[in-house]
Amino acid sequence: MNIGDVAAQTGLPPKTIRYYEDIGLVVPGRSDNGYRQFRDQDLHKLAFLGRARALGFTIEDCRTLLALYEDETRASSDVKRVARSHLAKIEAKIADLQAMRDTLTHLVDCCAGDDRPDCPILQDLGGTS
Amino acid sequence: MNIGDVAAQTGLPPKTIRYYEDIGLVVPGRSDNGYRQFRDQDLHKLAFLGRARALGFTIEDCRTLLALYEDETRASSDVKRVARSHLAKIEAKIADLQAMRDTLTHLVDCCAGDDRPDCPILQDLGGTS
DNA sequence: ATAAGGGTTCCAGTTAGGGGAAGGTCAAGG
DNA sequence: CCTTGACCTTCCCCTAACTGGAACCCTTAT
Repeated sequence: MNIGDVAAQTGLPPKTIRYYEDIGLVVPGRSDNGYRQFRDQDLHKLAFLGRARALGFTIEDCRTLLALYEDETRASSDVKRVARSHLAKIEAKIADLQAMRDTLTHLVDCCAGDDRPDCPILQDLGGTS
Repeated sequence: MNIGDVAAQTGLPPKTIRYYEDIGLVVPGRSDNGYRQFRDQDLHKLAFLGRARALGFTIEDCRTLLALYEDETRASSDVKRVARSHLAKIEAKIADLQAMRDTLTHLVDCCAGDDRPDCPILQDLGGTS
């Protein structure tokens, strides 16, 4: 299977797939003409990576998860630890963004948004508190 | 005022301040010895930038906001448009993260987290649906 | 004289790929 | 048989917003 078909089946762009090979996440074979040849196993890995990335795991987390996935003797606690750590980061990020959103919402609501120069948003950023 | 003092007063690292000069956000003077010399005006700008960045505005947004801040003839609608656009992006990001969080929370809750290999997290990522 | 603690420039690295150039390969059509 | 178009390859540069570090200069205190 060539990279284009794999891209179509996994939803990952060819560039991404090549990048994943570059950093050692997948190791497809090669045909005589130099084209990458993906087997079902590779496809499966790439789909795994696509889902893990969609959940926001970093590439390094993905590498760890993939290794655990392929290790029949893994402990689920190891997987859970990675997931929980990632979850904590996501929750922290959500909290940060919500704080920004709250402040911004307030400022935007206070701004007249007309053609006059007076603007509470700029006043806030300028430190006129 | 030297860069170290400015860093202390604004809370921005010296590296960041140099970077902001590099990209033209501030233009401090120079002493005879080559050291940057910051005036109150520069300090004020940097504080402005610090607050805008803390609200998640991109550097380019900051550039726009700073220009509006210094333009006495601005229309507050221009400021509001920038802020609202940024707010929309933040809200989209929050929604994305919340979706990830919900999925992850569910998966983590389903995972025993013991020394056995069975793991619903990996099952999900592996596409065993 | 020297050592510490500023400052300066420049270069490289970070994340996770994207864009695009230059060139090889394959299948179909004239 | 040749060409055309769609694929594939590698390679290099670009992104955001800095951060780390090296090599070197300036000032002040001991």
